[in-house]
Amino acid sequence: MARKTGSHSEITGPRVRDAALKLIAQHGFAAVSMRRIAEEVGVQAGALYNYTRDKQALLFDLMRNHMEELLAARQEAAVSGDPVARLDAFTRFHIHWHLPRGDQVFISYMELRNLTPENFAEIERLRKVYEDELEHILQDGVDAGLFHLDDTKVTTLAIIAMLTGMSTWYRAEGRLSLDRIEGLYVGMVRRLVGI
Amino acid sequence: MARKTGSHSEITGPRVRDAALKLIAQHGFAAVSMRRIAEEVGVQAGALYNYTRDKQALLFDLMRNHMEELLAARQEAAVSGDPVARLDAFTRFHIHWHLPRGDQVFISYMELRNLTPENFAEIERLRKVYEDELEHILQDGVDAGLFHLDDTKVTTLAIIAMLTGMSTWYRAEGRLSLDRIEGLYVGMVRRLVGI
DNA sequence: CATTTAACTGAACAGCCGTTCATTTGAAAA
DNA sequence: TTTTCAAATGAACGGCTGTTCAGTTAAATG
Repeated sequence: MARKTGSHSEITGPRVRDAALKLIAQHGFAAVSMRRIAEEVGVQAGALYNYTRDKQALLFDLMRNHMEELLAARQEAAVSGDPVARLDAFTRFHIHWHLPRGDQVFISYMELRNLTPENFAEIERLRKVYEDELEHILQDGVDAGLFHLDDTKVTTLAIIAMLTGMSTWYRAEGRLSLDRIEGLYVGMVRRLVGI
Repeated sequence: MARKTGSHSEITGPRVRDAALKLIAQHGFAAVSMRRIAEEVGVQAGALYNYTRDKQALLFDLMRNHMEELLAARQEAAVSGDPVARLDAFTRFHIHWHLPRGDQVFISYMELRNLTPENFAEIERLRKVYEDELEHILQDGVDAGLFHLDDTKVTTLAIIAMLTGMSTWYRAEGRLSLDRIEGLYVGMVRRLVGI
């Protein structure tokens, strides 16, 4: 049975990526078979190859998509002004954008080693662009005499690790509201840069 | 050919764990086969089952071992005294102990989802013991009026995420010496708790 | 030297893996 | 109504999976 009701290509494609995202985040790339993804979509394994060249391309697409959406959203949310305001905005943006995307964040950190070297390099390049945004804010703050920190690069990585780590324990039904958590992290990041 | 020179059980056992550690850190639990581990040891796959009940037990042993060694080392290195000294000691201990154990750290964070529910619960329990050590230091510092922070639990998790994140980018041949990095993190952790 | 036995082999088991492709389906175009 | 063709099927490919176990080896024991 094929093409049961209406053209499916524009429906099945996203459904394949959604299923892959969910399953890979849950069990890991190597542990999820193409047949399992196909089952989740409600299709035979062979049909997946209408939407991806192979399994590797499916993973890479998920990760590249995640990074490109992140950079696009960041560009839209970027504020200008003094470094303190930009730092606060960065903190809030990072939390707001990453928290509802737990599966993508998880995959983007966990499955790097399952990328081919070329694909890995591309993802790392995009990640670097994002890190550089924060590094520039810190450097500007230091140059303006507003921030007091010992090493811009290390502080950049420390802040991103601290912020991203939240994804591992945050639960919507937890003790603290998202707004409250956001406020806590804004405070911690400020202290970290010596404000 | 069996038992070529001397009794092997006390040699092969650790070699199996070493090979599993290295390969799982490199490729992920699901992506590494028992035959691949056996090949690394220089043995047939069947021989591995003299040293582990099954593949799951092999992973669990690696992770439990990691956590128990961490807690034992921590107990030995624990200092008493004022909260500031204890906090500095915790920071230095965490970095010193984790940095040379990149593979174990990686596995302990990445492969949690490949544990059975019972095994997962046990690892989480051990991790909680470690986190509680830091939380107590922070609470004591707050009670003594030395630390100024908004939420002890969130700050605990933030510090651990920040410290552990270093494992993802630290390279021995990098720009900064281990001592220098340690100093930077001691400073950042201090700032984070409002010293 | 003869015996014991820890350590390991190598084959076998049923089942799953990613990927390809000739074939079938049925909605849309003519 | 007939034709077209995007979309999906289902079988097949060689190869790998975790695990078991009867049989083999050789070091240690008596």
